[in-house]
Amino acid sequence: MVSKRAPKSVIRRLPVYLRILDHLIINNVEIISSKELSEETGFSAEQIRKDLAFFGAFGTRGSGYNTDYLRKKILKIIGLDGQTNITVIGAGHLGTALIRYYAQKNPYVNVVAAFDVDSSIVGQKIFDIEIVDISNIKDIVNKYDIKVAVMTVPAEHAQPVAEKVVESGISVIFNFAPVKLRLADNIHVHNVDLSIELQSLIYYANTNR
Amino acid sequence: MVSKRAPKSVIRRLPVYLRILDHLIINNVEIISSKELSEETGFSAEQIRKDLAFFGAFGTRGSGYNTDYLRKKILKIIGLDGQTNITVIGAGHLGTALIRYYAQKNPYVNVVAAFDVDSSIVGQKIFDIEIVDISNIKDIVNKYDIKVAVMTVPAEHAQPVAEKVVESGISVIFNFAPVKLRLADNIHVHNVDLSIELQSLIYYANTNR
DNA sequence: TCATGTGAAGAGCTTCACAGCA
DNA sequence: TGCTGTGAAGCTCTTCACATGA
Repeated sequence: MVSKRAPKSVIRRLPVYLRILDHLIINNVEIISSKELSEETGFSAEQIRKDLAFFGAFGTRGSGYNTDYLRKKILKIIGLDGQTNITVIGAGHLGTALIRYYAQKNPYVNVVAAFDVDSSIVGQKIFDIEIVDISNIKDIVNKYDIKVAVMTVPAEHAQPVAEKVVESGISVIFNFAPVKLRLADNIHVHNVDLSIELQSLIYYANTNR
Repeated sequence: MVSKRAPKSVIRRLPVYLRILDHLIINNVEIISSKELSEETGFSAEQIRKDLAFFGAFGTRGSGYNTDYLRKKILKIIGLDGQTNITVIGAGHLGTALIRYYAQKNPYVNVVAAFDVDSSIVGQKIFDIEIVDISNIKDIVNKYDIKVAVMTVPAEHAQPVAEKVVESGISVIFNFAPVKLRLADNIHVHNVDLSIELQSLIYYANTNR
């Protein structure tokens, strides 16, 4: 079998479809067309069809996509069938907000622990999620089979912390620290740099851009 | 003059260069090559040269780029020469964390006010930034010439709030609410959806992706 | 008839390869 | 010589246009 690897852009859109399907299913909508999905998402109908068709023929010509069936297919593709355990590393203001955010608003994902080095916050709980000293990371990653680390540590600590994270067995990092992490090629790092994103937006605050 | 508009991807990289230049200048480094910038950023040297060359010839053949000169050029291109006033709308956990983050760690940008509807938090201050009732948005946007709104409101309120924001005179929105905002074409919206980004990452937690 | 699925064309961005200049 | 600046080639992703099938 010679299946091409999925474009990154497609993978980033799949969870958007998933969220809309969740809404639709709650409202007992059973069929949705690519045109209607286009209106909800802002992506073009052709693009949505291409995205879905990449993984197989999930629709019915003449009518559209069965919401429940499509949802299950997307869950399977992403790997969100069954809960995924994640952790947040760095329980400062941003880290704490993210723990709350993911614990409350995110289906499919469990925050099972948080880590920090600051002894004055280690031992505290956010909801039922305990902040643990980072020296224990390996044990806890193993125990809970944690798949993803969300990193919100200060820039100057990011590189050594990331190395510890990788060493503990995690291979996917969602990094908010404003540094380029140098890790092995098989480690998947997704950077969101809130300062950079804001600054680049300023460009568009001027006319005709 | 028939200058093409700048690619979005270029605009998103400029603040990365800016941050590195700031570091270099603090350390009294006066010249930097595209190769060295490549090592710091992870972008290819050719790409960096293309990015910069899009706006003019800022380097010196044979040596590299003067850090101070290049920094000033980039500031001017983005529009970060002079402080830019921004606001955060929705002062919940995430909003509060972002106010702190931008107030503390972000050069070039001032958070001048925050807005919410919750009367129990209106009037509170984060550092010296006051949380104001959103009904006052138009006056304050005018008074401080606020250019960008960072929106961290619940999904169900995002659309009407965004309309108020636009009405107040803001044309650039950094939206964290998990909804597609429907606004006039001249309004620039940048979405960061933390649930979506995390979910799409799960895909890469499996092998060979 | 209507909406999906899909080759082909197009657009946008990145990499290559080298000319140009200090 | 060494590093920038830049057409051309290459790659990736999106849009077009239409064949396909319920």
